[in-house]
Amino acid sequence: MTQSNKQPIFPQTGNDVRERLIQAGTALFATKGYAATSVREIVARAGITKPVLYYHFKNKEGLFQSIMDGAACLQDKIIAESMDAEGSTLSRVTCLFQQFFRGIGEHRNITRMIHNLLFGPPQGAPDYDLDRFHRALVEAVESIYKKGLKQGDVREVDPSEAAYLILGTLDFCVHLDLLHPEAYDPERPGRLLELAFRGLTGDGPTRSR
Amino acid sequence: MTQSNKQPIFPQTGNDVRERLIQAGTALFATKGYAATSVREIVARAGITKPVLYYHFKNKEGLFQSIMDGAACLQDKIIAESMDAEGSTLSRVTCLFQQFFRGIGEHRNITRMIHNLLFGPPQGAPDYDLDRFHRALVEAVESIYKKGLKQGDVREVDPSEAAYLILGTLDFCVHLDLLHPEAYDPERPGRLLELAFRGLTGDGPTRSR
DNA sequence: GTCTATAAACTGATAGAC
DNA sequence: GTCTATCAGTTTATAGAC
Repeated sequence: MTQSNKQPIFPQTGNDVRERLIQAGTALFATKGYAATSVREIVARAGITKPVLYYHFKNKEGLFQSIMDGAACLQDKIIAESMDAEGSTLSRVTCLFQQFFRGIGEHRNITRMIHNLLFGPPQGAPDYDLDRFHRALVEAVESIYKKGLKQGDVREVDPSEAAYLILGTLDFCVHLDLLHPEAYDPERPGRLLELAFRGLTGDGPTRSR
Repeated sequence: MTQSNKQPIFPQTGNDVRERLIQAGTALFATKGYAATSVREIVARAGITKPVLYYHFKNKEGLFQSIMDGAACLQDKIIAESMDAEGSTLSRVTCLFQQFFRGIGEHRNITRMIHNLLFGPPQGAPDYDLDRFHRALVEAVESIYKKGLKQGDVREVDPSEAAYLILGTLDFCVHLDLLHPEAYDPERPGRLLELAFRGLTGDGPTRSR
Protein backbone atom coordinates (compact mmCIF):
# COMPACT_ATOMS: atom_id res chain seq x y z
CA MET A 1 0.00 0.00 0.00
CA THR A 2 1.66 3.18 -1.13
CA GLN A 3 -0.83 5.52 0.53
CA SER A 4 -2.33 5.02 3.96
CA ASN A 5 -5.71 6.45 2.90
CA LYS A 6 -7.42 8.60 0.27
CA GLN A 7 -6.05 12.09 -0.05
CA PRO A 8 -8.48 15.01 0.03
CA ILE A 9 -9.66 16.14 -3.39
CA PHE A 10 -8.50 19.67 -2.83
CA PRO A 11 -5.25 19.49 -0.89
CA GLN A 12 -5.15 21.94 1.95
CA THR A 13 -1.95 23.95 1.68
CA GLY A 14 -1.31 23.38 -1.97
CA ASN A 15 2.43 23.52 -2.32
CA ASP A 16 3.17 19.86 -1.79
CA VAL A 17 4.26 17.64 -4.61
CA ARG A 18 0.81 16.18 -5.09
CA GLU A 19 -0.76 19.57 -5.66
CA ARG A 20 2.02 20.57 -8.03
CA LEU A 21 1.33 17.45 -10.07
CA ILE A 22 -2.40 18.23 -10.16
CA GLN A 23 -1.69 21.75 -11.32
CA ALA A 24 0.87 20.72 -13.94
CA GLY A 25 -1.34 17.93 -15.24
CA THR A 26 -4.39 20.18 -15.44
CA ALA A 27 -2.49 22.87 -17.32
CA LEU A 28 -1.03 20.43 -19.82
CA PHE A 29 -4.17 18.34 -20.33
CA ALA A 30 -6.06 21.60 -20.84
CA THR A 31 -3.75 23.01 -23.48
CA LYS A 32 -2.52 19.89 -25.23
CA GLY A 33 -5.09 17.25 -24.45
CA TYR A 34 -4.67 13.97 -22.63
CA ALA A 35 -3.09 11.88 -25.37
CA ALA A 36 -0.71 14.57 -26.53
CA THR A 37 0.60 15.17 -23.02
CA SER A 38 3.41 12.90 -21.94
CA VAL A 39 4.25 11.96 -18.39
CA ARG A 40 7.70 13.43 -18.98
CA GLU A 41 6.22 16.87 -19.61
CA ILE A 42 4.00 16.70 -16.55
CA VAL A 43 6.78 15.81 -14.15
CA ALA A 44 9.14 18.32 -15.76
CA ARG A 45 6.57 21.09 -15.26
CA ALA A 46 5.98 19.98 -11.69
CA GLY A 47 9.72 20.07 -11.12
CA ILE A 48 10.02 16.46 -10.05
CA THR A 49 10.80 13.12 -11.66
CA LYS A 50 8.68 10.37 -13.09
CA PRO A 51 8.57 7.85 -10.27
CA VAL A 52 7.12 10.53 -8.00
CA LEU A 53 4.02 10.65 -10.15
CA TYR A 54 3.70 6.89 -10.09
CA TYR A 55 4.13 6.98 -6.35
CA HIS A 56 1.45 9.56 -5.58
CA PHE A 57 -0.96 8.44 -8.27
CA LYS A 58 -1.27 4.99 -9.70
CA ASN A 59 -0.34 6.20 -13.18
CA LYS A 60 -1.15 8.86 -15.77
CA GLU A 61 -4.77 7.77 -15.70
CA GLY A 62 -4.89 8.01 -11.92
CA LEU A 63 -3.74 11.62 -12.08
CA PHE A 64 -6.46 12.28 -14.64
CA GLN A 65 -9.14 10.77 -12.42
CA SER A 66 -8.07 12.84 -9.44
CA ILE A 67 -8.19 16.01 -11.50
CA MET A 68 -11.66 15.20 -12.80
CA ASP A 69 -13.02 14.33 -9.38
CA GLY A 70 -11.80 17.67 -8.12
CA ALA A 71 -13.50 19.44 -11.01
CA ALA A 72 -16.80 17.68 -10.41
CA CYS A 73 -16.64 18.64 -6.76
CA LEU A 74 -15.90 22.22 -7.73
CA GLN A 75 -18.84 22.49 -10.13
CA ASP A 76 -21.24 21.05 -7.59
CA LYS A 77 -20.08 23.66 -5.10
CA ILE A 78 -20.51 26.53 -7.55
CA ILE A 79 -24.01 25.44 -8.54
CA ALA A 80 -25.10 24.77 -4.98
CA GLU A 81 -24.05 28.27 -3.92
CA SER A 82 -26.13 29.94 -6.59
CA MET A 83 -29.23 27.85 -6.04
CA ASP A 84 -29.98 29.60 -2.77
CA ALA A 85 -30.46 32.99 -4.42
CA GLU A 86 -33.84 34.71 -4.19
CA GLY A 87 -35.52 37.13 -6.58
CA SER A 88 -36.84 37.00 -10.12
CA THR A 89 -36.05 34.14 -12.44
CA LEU A 90 -33.86 36.40 -14.53
CA SER A 91 -31.89 37.54 -11.51
CA ARG A 92 -31.51 33.98 -10.31
CA VAL A 93 -30.19 32.80 -13.64
CA THR A 94 -27.96 35.85 -13.80
CA CYS A 95 -26.63 34.91 -10.40
CA LEU A 96 -25.84 31.42 -11.64
CA PHE A 97 -24.08 32.88 -14.65
CA GLN A 98 -22.00 35.17 -12.46
CA GLN A 99 -20.99 32.38 -10.13
CA PHE A 100 -20.19 30.23 -13.11
CA PHE A 101 -18.03 32.86 -14.77
CA ARG A 102 -16.30 33.61 -11.52
CA GLY A 103 -15.45 29.92 -11.27
CA ILE A 104 -14.19 29.92 -14.84
CA GLY A 105 -11.99 32.90 -14.15
CA GLU A 106 -10.52 31.41 -11.02
CA HIS A 107 -10.04 27.91 -12.40
CA ARG A 108 -9.20 28.55 -16.00
CA ASN A 109 -7.22 25.43 -16.72
CA ILE A 110 -9.65 22.97 -15.24
CA THR A 111 -12.48 24.73 -17.05
CA ARG A 112 -10.69 24.44 -20.33
CA MET A 113 -9.89 20.81 -19.62
CA ILE A 114 -13.52 19.90 -18.91
CA HIS A 115 -14.64 21.89 -21.90
CA ASN A 116 -12.13 20.11 -24.11
CA LEU A 117 -13.22 16.70 -22.93
CA LEU A 118 -16.92 17.55 -23.24
CA PHE A 119 -16.77 19.03 -26.70
CA GLY A 120 -13.57 17.54 -28.00
CA PRO A 121 -12.54 14.04 -28.99
CA PRO A 122 -12.02 11.33 -26.37
CA GLN A 123 -8.36 11.59 -27.44
CA GLY A 124 -7.48 8.46 -25.54
CA ALA A 125 -8.57 9.91 -22.22
CA PRO A 126 -9.83 7.43 -19.61
CA ASP A 127 -13.55 6.92 -19.26
CA TYR A 128 -15.32 9.45 -17.11
CA ASP A 129 -18.95 10.44 -16.66
CA LEU A 130 -18.43 13.68 -18.52
CA ASP A 131 -22.13 14.09 -19.05
CA ARG A 132 -22.54 14.91 -15.37
CA PHE A 133 -21.14 18.39 -16.04
CA HIS A 134 -23.80 18.94 -18.67
CA ARG A 135 -26.56 17.31 -16.61
CA ALA A 136 -25.79 19.33 -13.49
CA LEU A 137 -26.15 22.60 -15.38
CA VAL A 138 -29.34 21.58 -17.20
CA GLU A 139 -30.92 20.42 -13.95
CA ALA A 140 -29.93 23.61 -12.17
CA VAL A 141 -31.41 25.88 -14.82
CA GLU A 142 -34.51 23.70 -15.17
CA SER A 143 -35.00 23.89 -11.43
CA ILE A 144 -34.72 27.67 -11.47
CA TYR A 145 -37.14 27.90 -14.36
CA LYS A 146 -39.67 25.62 -12.71
CA LYS A 147 -39.64 27.84 -9.66
CA GLY A 148 -40.10 30.75 -12.05
CA LEU A 149 -43.20 29.08 -13.44
CA LYS A 150 -44.65 28.88 -9.95
CA GLN A 151 -43.68 32.49 -9.31
CA GLY A 152 -45.37 33.28 -12.61
CA ASP A 153 -42.65 35.56 -13.94
CA VAL A 154 -41.78 33.40 -16.96
CA ARG A 155 -43.64 32.06 -19.97
CA GLU A 156 -45.38 28.69 -19.92
CA VAL A 157 -42.89 26.78 -22.01
CA ASP A 158 -41.20 23.44 -21.41
CA PRO A 159 -38.58 24.10 -18.69
CA SER A 160 -36.23 21.84 -20.60
CA GLU A 161 -36.53 24.00 -23.73
CA ALA A 162 -36.10 27.16 -21.72
CA ALA A 163 -33.03 25.69 -20.07
CA TYR A 164 -31.57 24.89 -23.47
CA LEU A 165 -32.03 28.43 -24.70
CA ILE A 166 -30.53 29.84 -21.53
CA LEU A 167 -27.63 27.41 -21.53
CA GLY A 168 -27.07 28.07 -25.21
CA THR A 169 -26.21 31.66 -24.38
CA LEU A 170 -24.00 30.62 -21.48
CA ASP A 171 -22.34 28.03 -23.66
CA PHE A 172 -21.64 30.54 -26.36
CA CYS A 173 -20.21 33.03 -23.91
CA VAL A 174 -17.86 30.39 -22.58
CA HIS A 175 -16.83 29.56 -26.11
CA LEU A 176 -16.19 33.17 -26.95
CA ASP A 177 -14.22 33.50 -23.76
CA LEU A 178 -12.06 30.50 -24.54
CA LEU A 179 -11.73 31.21 -28.26
CA HIS A 180 -11.21 34.95 -27.99
CA PRO A 181 -10.04 35.76 -24.48
CA GLU A 182 -8.67 39.06 -25.80
CA ALA A 183 -12.23 40.16 -26.62
CA TYR A 184 -13.54 39.19 -23.21
CA ASP A 185 -16.53 41.29 -22.16
CA PRO A 186 -17.81 40.74 -18.62
CA GLU A 187 -21.08 42.43 -19.49
CA ARG A 188 -21.87 40.15 -22.41
CA PRO A 189 -23.40 37.19 -20.54
CA GLY A 190 -25.81 39.51 -18.76
CA ARG A 191 -26.78 41.25 -21.98
CA LEU A 192 -27.37 38.03 -23.89
CA LEU A 193 -29.32 36.65 -20.98
CA GLU A 194 -31.56 39.69 -20.94
CA LEU A 195 -32.00 39.36 -24.68
CA ALA A 196 -33.07 35.75 -24.27
CA PHE A 197 -35.39 36.63 -21.41
CA ARG A 198 -37.22 39.30 -23.26
CA GLY A 199 -38.66 36.35 -25.08
CA LEU A 200 -39.04 34.12 -22.11
CA THR A 201 -40.61 36.73 -19.88
CA GLY A 202 -43.08 37.83 -22.48
CA ASP A 203 -43.82 41.46 -23.29
CA GLY A 204 -42.92 42.82 -19.87
CA PRO A 205 -39.83 44.96 -20.24
CA THR A 206 -40.51 45.17 -23.96
CA ARG A 207 -43.55 47.38 -23.54
CA SER A 208 -41.57 50.16 -21.89
CA ARG A 209 -40.77 52.71 -24.60
CA MET B 1 8.42 16.36 -57.05
CA THR B 2 6.02 13.64 -56.08
CA GLN B 3 2.91 15.34 -57.47
CA SER B 4 2.76 17.22 -60.75
CA ASN B 5 0.29 19.78 -59.38
CA LYS B 6 -2.23 20.42 -56.62
CA GLN B 7 -5.01 17.92 -56.38
CA PRO B 8 -8.60 19.20 -56.24
CA ILE B 9 -9.92 19.61 -52.72
CA PHE B 10 -12.87 17.36 -53.35
CA PRO B 11 -11.69 14.51 -55.55
CA GLN B 12 -14.13 13.82 -58.32
CA THR B 13 -14.82 10.09 -58.33
CA GLY B 14 -13.88 9.40 -54.74
CA ASN B 15 -12.71 5.83 -54.74
CA ASP B 16 -9.06 6.42 -55.41
CA VAL B 17 -6.45 5.96 -52.75
CA ARG B 18 -6.26 9.64 -51.96
CA GLU B 19 -9.94 9.88 -51.19
CA ARG B 20 -9.84 6.73 -49.10
CA LEU B 21 -7.05 8.29 -47.05
CA ILE B 22 -9.06 11.48 -46.61
CA GLN B 23 -12.09 9.50 -45.46
CA ALA B 24 -10.12 7.26 -43.11
CA GLY B 25 -8.20 10.19 -41.65
CA THR B 26 -11.35 12.24 -41.13
CA ALA B 27 -13.13 9.39 -39.39
CA LEU B 28 -10.23 8.66 -37.08
CA PHE B 29 -9.30 12.27 -36.31
CA ALA B 30 -12.97 12.90 -35.57
CA THR B 31 -13.41 10.05 -33.12
CA LYS B 32 -9.97 9.82 -31.56
CA GLY B 33 -8.42 13.21 -32.14
CA TYR B 34 -5.28 14.07 -34.06
CA ALA B 35 -2.64 13.11 -31.52
CA ALA B 36 -4.30 9.86 -30.52
CA THR B 37 -4.61 8.70 -34.11
CA SER B 38 -1.57 6.92 -35.50
CA VAL B 39 -0.57 6.73 -39.13
CA ARG B 40 -0.77 2.95 -38.83
CA GLU B 41 -4.47 3.13 -38.04
CA ILE B 42 -5.17 5.51 -40.88
CA VAL B 43 -3.50 3.42 -43.55
CA ALA B 44 -4.99 0.22 -42.14
CA ARG B 45 -8.48 1.71 -42.36
CA ALA B 46 -7.79 2.95 -45.87
CA GLY B 47 -6.62 -0.52 -46.78
CA ILE B 48 -3.14 0.53 -47.89
CA THR B 49 0.31 0.81 -46.37
CA LYS B 50 2.24 3.60 -44.78
CA PRO B 51 4.47 4.81 -47.61
CA VAL B 52 1.37 5.44 -49.72
CA LEU B 53 0.28 8.11 -47.30
CA TYR B 54 3.71 9.72 -47.36
CA TYR B 55 3.60 9.59 -51.14
CA HIS B 56 0.23 11.26 -51.60
CA PHE B 57 0.55 13.70 -48.73
CA LYS B 58 3.73 15.07 -47.31
CA ASN B 59 3.09 13.47 -43.92
CA LYS B 60 0.42 13.08 -41.25
CA GLU B 61 0.19 16.85 -41.04
CA GLY B 62 -0.26 17.17 -44.80
CA LEU B 63 -3.24 14.85 -44.69
CA PHE B 64 -4.68 16.96 -41.89
CA GLN B 65 -4.29 20.16 -43.87
CA SER B 66 -6.00 18.66 -46.91
CA ILE B 67 -8.93 17.52 -44.79
CA MET B 68 -9.31 20.95 -43.20
CA ASP B 69 -9.15 22.77 -46.52
CA GLY B 70 -11.92 20.54 -47.79
CA ALA B 71 -14.01 21.30 -44.72
CA ALA B 72 -13.55 25.05 -45.10
CA CYS B 73 -14.63 24.81 -48.70
CA LEU B 74 -17.67 22.79 -47.68
CA GLN B 75 -18.79 25.28 -45.02
CA ASP B 76 -18.45 28.20 -47.41
CA LYS B 77 -20.66 26.37 -49.87
CA ILE B 78 -23.33 25.60 -47.28
CA ILE B 79 -23.47 29.18 -46.03
CA ALA B 80 -23.47 30.65 -49.52
CA GLU B 81 -26.45 28.52 -50.52
CA SER B 82 -28.56 29.70 -47.61
CA MET B 83 -27.74 33.38 -48.00
CA ASP B 84 -29.87 33.66 -51.11
CA ALA B 85 -33.08 32.84 -49.25
CA GLU B 86 -35.87 35.40 -49.12
CA GLY B 87 -38.55 35.99 -46.50
CA SER B 88 -38.64 37.05 -42.87
CA THR B 89 -35.51 37.17 -40.77
CA LEU B 90 -36.74 34.23 -38.75
CA SER B 91 -37.35 32.15 -41.86
CA ARG B 92 -33.96 33.12 -43.28
CA VAL B 93 -32.16 32.09 -40.10
CA THR B 94 -34.26 28.95 -39.98
CA CYS B 95 -33.17 28.22 -43.53
CA LEU B 96 -29.52 28.64 -42.52
CA PHE B 97 -30.09 26.28 -39.61
CA GLN B 98 -31.68 23.70 -41.86
CA GLN B 99 -28.88 23.88 -44.39
CA PHE B 100 -26.37 23.67 -41.59
CA PHE B 101 -27.97 20.63 -40.01
CA ARG B 102 -28.31 18.97 -43.37
CA GLY B 103 -24.59 19.50 -43.86
CA ILE B 104 -23.93 18.06 -40.43
CA GLY B 105 -25.99 15.01 -41.20
CA GLU B 106 -24.31 14.39 -44.53
CA HIS B 107 -20.78 15.06 -43.35
CA ARG B 108 -20.86 13.80 -39.82
CA ASN B 109 -17.19 12.98 -39.43
CA ILE B 110 -15.79 16.21 -40.76
CA THR B 111 -18.32 18.11 -38.64
CA ARG B 112 -17.23 16.30 -35.55
CA MET B 113 -13.59 16.86 -36.42
CA ILE B 114 -14.03 20.62 -36.85
CA HIS B 115 -16.11 20.77 -33.71
CA ASN B 116 -13.47 18.90 -31.78
CA LEU B 117 -10.70 21.18 -32.97
CA LEU B 118 -12.76 24.31 -32.36
CA PHE B 119 -13.94 23.43 -28.89
CA GLY B 120 -11.41 20.82 -27.90
CA PRO B 121 -7.71 20.95 -27.15
CA PRO B 122 -5.15 21.59 -29.90
CA GLN B 123 -4.09 18.02 -29.07
CA GLY B 124 -0.92 18.41 -31.05
CA ALA B 125 -2.80 19.16 -34.25
CA PRO B 126 -1.03 21.39 -36.77
CA ASP B 127 -1.83 25.08 -36.82
CA TYR B 128 -4.91 26.03 -38.77
CA ASP B 129 -7.09 29.11 -38.93
CA LEU B 130 -9.87 27.39 -37.03
CA ASP B 131 -11.48 30.69 -36.21
CA ARG B 132 -12.62 31.02 -39.82
CA PHE B 133 -15.37 28.46 -39.14
CA HIS B 134 -16.62 30.58 -36.26
CA ARG B 135 -16.19 33.87 -38.15
CA ALA B 136 -18.03 32.64 -41.24
CA LEU B 137 -21.08 31.72 -39.18
CA VAL B 138 -21.10 34.94 -37.16
CA GLU B 139 -20.78 37.03 -40.31
CA ALA B 140 -23.55 35.10 -42.03
CA VAL B 141 -26.02 35.56 -39.17
CA GLU B 142 -25.00 39.19 -38.67
CA SER B 143 -25.61 39.78 -42.33
CA ILE B 144 -29.06 38.20 -42.15
CA TYR B 145 -29.90 40.23 -39.06
CA LYS B 146 -28.76 43.48 -40.62
CA LYS B 147 -31.04 42.87 -43.56
CA GLY B 148 -33.75 42.14 -40.99
CA LEU B 149 -33.14 45.55 -39.43
CA LYS B 150 -33.71 47.18 -42.81
CA GLN B 151 -36.82 45.08 -43.35
CA GLY B 152 -37.89 46.18 -39.90
CA ASP B 153 -38.99 42.77 -38.67
CA VAL B 154 -36.45 42.53 -35.83
CA ARG B 155 -35.60 44.57 -32.76
CA GLU B 156 -33.04 47.37 -32.84
CA VAL B 157 -30.24 45.56 -31.06
CA ASP B 158 -26.60 45.16 -31.96
CA PRO B 159 -26.51 42.63 -34.84
CA SER B 160 -23.46 41.11 -33.24
CA GLU B 161 -25.35 40.47 -29.98
CA ALA B 162 -28.31 39.09 -31.88
CA ALA B 163 -26.00 36.81 -33.84
CA TYR B 164 -24.52 35.53 -30.59
CA LEU B 165 -27.92 34.68 -29.16
CA ILE B 166 -28.94 32.97 -32.38
CA LEU B 167 -25.68 31.08 -32.72
CA GLY B 168 -25.85 30.11 -29.07
CA THR B 169 -28.98 28.12 -29.77
CA LEU B 170 -27.47 26.58 -32.90
CA ASP B 171 -24.32 25.78 -30.99
CA PHE B 172 -26.23 24.13 -28.21
CA CYS B 173 -28.28 22.05 -30.64
CA VAL B 174 -25.11 20.82 -32.29
CA HIS B 175 -23.70 19.97 -28.89
CA LEU B 176 -26.81 18.08 -27.89
CA ASP B 177 -26.70 16.28 -31.19
CA LEU B 178 -23.09 15.23 -30.73
CA LEU B 179 -23.35 14.49 -27.01
CA HIS B 180 -26.72 12.75 -27.09
CA PRO B 181 -27.36 11.55 -30.63
CA GLU B 182 -29.88 9.07 -29.22
CA ALA B 183 -32.04 12.01 -28.09
CA TYR B 184 -31.85 13.73 -31.46
CA ASP B 185 -34.90 15.86 -32.16
CA PRO B 186 -35.08 17.43 -35.64
CA GLU B 187 -37.71 19.89 -34.43
CA ARG B 188 -35.61 21.26 -31.60
CA PRO B 189 -33.50 23.80 -33.51
CA GLY B 190 -36.62 25.37 -34.97
CA ARG B 191 -38.34 25.49 -31.59
CA LEU B 192 -35.37 27.06 -29.81
CA LEU B 193 -34.95 29.52 -32.63
CA GLU B 194 -38.58 30.57 -32.33
CA LEU B 195 -38.15 30.89 -28.61
CA ALA B 196 -35.16 33.15 -29.12
CA PHE B 197 -36.99 35.19 -31.73
CA ARG B 198 -39.98 35.86 -29.58
CA GLY B 199 -37.56 38.04 -27.77
CA LEU B 200 -35.84 39.43 -30.77
CA THR B 201 -39.03 40.21 -32.67
CA GLY B 202 -40.65 41.90 -29.72
CA ASP B 203 -44.24 41.31 -28.63
CA GLY B 204 -45.54 40.27 -32.02
CA PRO B 205 -46.56 36.61 -31.77
CA THR B 206 -46.59 37.01 -28.00
CA ARG B 207 -49.70 39.18 -27.94
CA SER B 208 -51.88 36.44 -29.43
CA ARG B 209 -53.62 34.77 -26.50
C1' DG C 1 2.62 3.71 -56.94
C1' DT C 2 2.92 0.32 -53.74
C1' DC C 3 5.35 -2.73 -51.08
C1' DT C 4 8.77 -4.85 -46.97
C1' DA C 5 11.93 -3.72 -43.66
C1' DT C 6 13.92 -0.77 -40.61
C1' DA C 7 15.65 3.40 -38.54
C1' DA C 8 15.42 6.87 -34.79
C1' DA C 9 12.84 8.89 -31.42
C1' DC C 10 9.53 8.83 -28.01
C1' DT C 11 5.99 6.65 -24.98
C1' DG C 12 4.23 4.83 -20.24
C1' DA C 13 5.95 2.38 -16.63
C1' DT C 14 9.28 0.07 -13.22
C1' DA C 15 13.50 -1.74 -10.59
C1' DG C 16 16.46 -0.70 -7.27
C1' DA C 17 19.73 2.55 -4.91
C1' DC C 18 19.53 6.15 -1.43
C1' DG D 1 9.75 9.94 -0.95
C1' DT D 2 12.74 10.89 -4.43
C1' DC D 3 16.26 9.71 -7.38
C1' DT D 4 19.05 7.36 -11.78
C1' DA D 5 18.84 4.03 -15.13
C1' DT D 6 16.41 1.28 -18.03
C1' DC D 7 12.69 -1.70 -20.15
C1' DA D 8 9.43 -2.93 -23.66
C1' DG D 9 6.30 -1.13 -26.73
C1' DT D 10 4.79 2.38 -30.03
C1' DT D 11 5.40 6.40 -32.72
C1' DT D 12 6.58 9.01 -37.18
C1' DA D 13 9.10 8.60 -41.08
C1' DT D 14 12.25 6.71 -44.73
C1' DA D 15 15.31 3.60 -47.74
C1' DG D 16 15.21 0.66 -51.28
C1' DA D 17 13.16 -3.30 -53.87
C1' DC D 18 9.53 -4.12 -57.30
